[in-house]
Amino acid sequence: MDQSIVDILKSHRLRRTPMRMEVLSLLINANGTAIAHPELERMLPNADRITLYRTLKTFEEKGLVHQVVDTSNATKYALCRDHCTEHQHHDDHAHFHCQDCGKTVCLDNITTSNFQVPAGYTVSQTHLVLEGTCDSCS
Amino acid sequence: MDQSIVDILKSHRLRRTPMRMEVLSLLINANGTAIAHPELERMLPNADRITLYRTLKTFEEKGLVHQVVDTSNATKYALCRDHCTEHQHHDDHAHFHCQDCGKTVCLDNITTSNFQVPAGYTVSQTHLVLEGTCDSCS
DNA sequence: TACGGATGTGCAACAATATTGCAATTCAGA
DNA sequence: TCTGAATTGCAATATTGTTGCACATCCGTA
Repeated sequence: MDQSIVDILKSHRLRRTPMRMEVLSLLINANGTAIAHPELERMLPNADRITLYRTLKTFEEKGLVHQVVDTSNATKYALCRDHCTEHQHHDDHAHFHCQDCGKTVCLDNITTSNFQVPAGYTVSQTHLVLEGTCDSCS
Repeated sequence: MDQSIVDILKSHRLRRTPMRMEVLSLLINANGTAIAHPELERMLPNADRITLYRTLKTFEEKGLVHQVVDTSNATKYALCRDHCTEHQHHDDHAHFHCQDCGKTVCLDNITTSNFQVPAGYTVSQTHLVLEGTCDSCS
């Protein structure tokens, strides 16, 4: 399993460092749940906060993770499933944000279709967030 | 026009204070564009920042405005068009966030339909954000 | 395997954003 | 006009995010 992490980093042309391996491992094990920045800090008590910021930024730029937006005003990150590259993200699945427990999960079966935007507008990315109550809170 | 502002506050059972009138007026004149918190601060140089936080929070709770999420990590607010109440928001229109100029506008003609969520999940609110380039930036 | 340049890390300092408590003020109904 | 309740403004503090720089680490190359 460590091997897969190394492979992921390698395929995205990223240097393997302990920090990156740990963060990536956490995101993989999160299994479709988006993790907020402060949460990652708590999970990695010995890690430097600033380095974590930069690690996540790098991951995002290289198409490894994507930011998930919700109304909790905490930046959340989730692993990209789709074929995201350095140049373009293709995360077109929806996310569900539970208002009770605050968790955000990926809903891979709900994808965003093409929307008819006004003339002159171009869409490069879409975010679809459903808010409500999740199964363990209802 | 001031009258309409008074009416809106009255119908939502909110006391009319100078701060609320000003903020509401700005949001009405924004005409479908979501305004970020720091932007509002700049527009109201004499206003107390903390009061602004509480004003917006109150407005949101009473169904007057809704938060708009995007990747700019600045909380944005827009006037509710639909029939939002104290108890439930019904803003099911999409928002467009321009990556160049940073503006966020409401796309009233794009509405979110009903999505098939996993068993046990209930959806009370949806957020659909399209990101890309707007007409004045392209 | 050792070298060296590019890349990443950790610290310090700082900026921006958000929350809480409390006393003083303002609002709106009686 | 009076009064209780809601709202405001200030202080203090917490949380989140950024930048610069010296030092450490990584990894392709020799």
